[in-house]
Amino acid sequence: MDRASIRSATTEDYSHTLVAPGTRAIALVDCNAFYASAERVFQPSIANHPTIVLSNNDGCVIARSAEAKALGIAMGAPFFKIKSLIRKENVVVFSSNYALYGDMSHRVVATLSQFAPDVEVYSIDEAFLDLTGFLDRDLTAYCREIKRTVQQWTGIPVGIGIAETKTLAKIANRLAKKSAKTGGVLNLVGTRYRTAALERTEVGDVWGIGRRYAAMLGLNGIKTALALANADDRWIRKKMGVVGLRTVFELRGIACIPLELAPPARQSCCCSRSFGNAVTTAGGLREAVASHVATAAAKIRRSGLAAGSVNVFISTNRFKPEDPQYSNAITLTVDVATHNGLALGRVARRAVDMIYRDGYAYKKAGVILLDLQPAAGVIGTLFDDPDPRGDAVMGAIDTINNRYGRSTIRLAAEGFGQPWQMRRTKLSPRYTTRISEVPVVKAS
DNA sequence: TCTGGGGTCCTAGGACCC
DNA sequence: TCTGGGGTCCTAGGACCC
Repeated sequence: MDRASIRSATTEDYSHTLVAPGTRAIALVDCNAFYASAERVFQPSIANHPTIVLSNNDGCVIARSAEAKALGIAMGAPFFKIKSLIRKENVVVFSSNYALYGDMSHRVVATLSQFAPDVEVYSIDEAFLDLTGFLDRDLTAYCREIKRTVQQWTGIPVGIGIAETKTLAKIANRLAKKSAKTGGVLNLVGTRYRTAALERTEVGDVWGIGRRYAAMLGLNGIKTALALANADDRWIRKKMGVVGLRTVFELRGIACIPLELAPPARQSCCCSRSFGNAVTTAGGLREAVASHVATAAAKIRRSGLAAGSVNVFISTNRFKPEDPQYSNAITLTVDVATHNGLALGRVARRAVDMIYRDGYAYKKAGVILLDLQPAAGVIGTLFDDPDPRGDAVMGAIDTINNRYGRSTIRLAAEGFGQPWQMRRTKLSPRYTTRISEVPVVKAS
């Protein structure tokens, strides 16, 4: 698509005159550099300053403001490798603060819900809107209004792409952000610009096409989204399965991926961390795993779920190939599905002891709770001895931690020094989620 | 010194059954 | 020695997403 046609596609929108009956309109709203934007909402003085947010453990870059991108800071860049650039360019750095981002995300979704009856919250910074009911309007103008309102109400800048399918809406969204001419909103519904949009989209940038498929397709001469849309169905089916074929249909404007208005019940719940300092003892590993299983158990309690099995995994530092390497994992089943942190902790500890080997420097451990099921429907075994006190204890722990912050109260098994805890040296304050200070309790 | 975390779905192959 | 056909369930691994 040349620049002139993008301009005319967005500034003079005749699209609604071309729309065929039965057409759907899906908008993808995507927050720009979401984590960095969320931090800047509360520090207006850095509004135009290069800003980045780091992953857990302050490991690598996971969000970059436009100014930071312009400096050449790559997504996923290890922090220690760009430290000198950061200093030189005076880049503002934050440790990730998911409590803040989750809260800001809710505000954005609440705003979007004012504009469309059906909203799918796709991720923390993206939502699909069903705008089919608004096809008689100028969708571009409508989405500009959405964009303006989100910015005004939440302080978060967004880009919006509109098309007949989710996969096309993703492409429209990407082009909307890439081309300043669009002003952040691009509508492909019923327009003749779809072909041009597909042509200027690399196949690896299509939603559902990852690195491996992009390489395989490239070797077979399919380098653009347009080429993929025109590929042979049977060949795609053979090479990429039904998922790949769905993507191809979506590129042709045939919707195969419905909006999911109610989030599907989650099937697993994972908590894992790299250690701030390597762990070399079984005791240290047990503590870390106890802490992770407590976190994961609290999460499933919040969702009213119980776990039927527990997977524990441990590994050494794969970035130090000169060190002896070892990683292992094991899944143990629980007699009776539970969300009790003590019961799950016992199983997890058994798992750790089964896979732990002496003589390694461990860098990471994690827990995955599996076979999740509604806690209300759990059926005990014949020899089951349910202990109602366990539930009461867990309930009390949740109440305290919800009010005063996570890990205000925790199990002794999680340890006290916790030398393995992750680094978060650049954490921003709890702008939106602080309820009150933890009171000092005096012994009497 | 320092390289994230949390998910989903599909497929192939093996075990087992009739 | 010859040696069917169909089905289910489970798991590991591979692919993808943000």
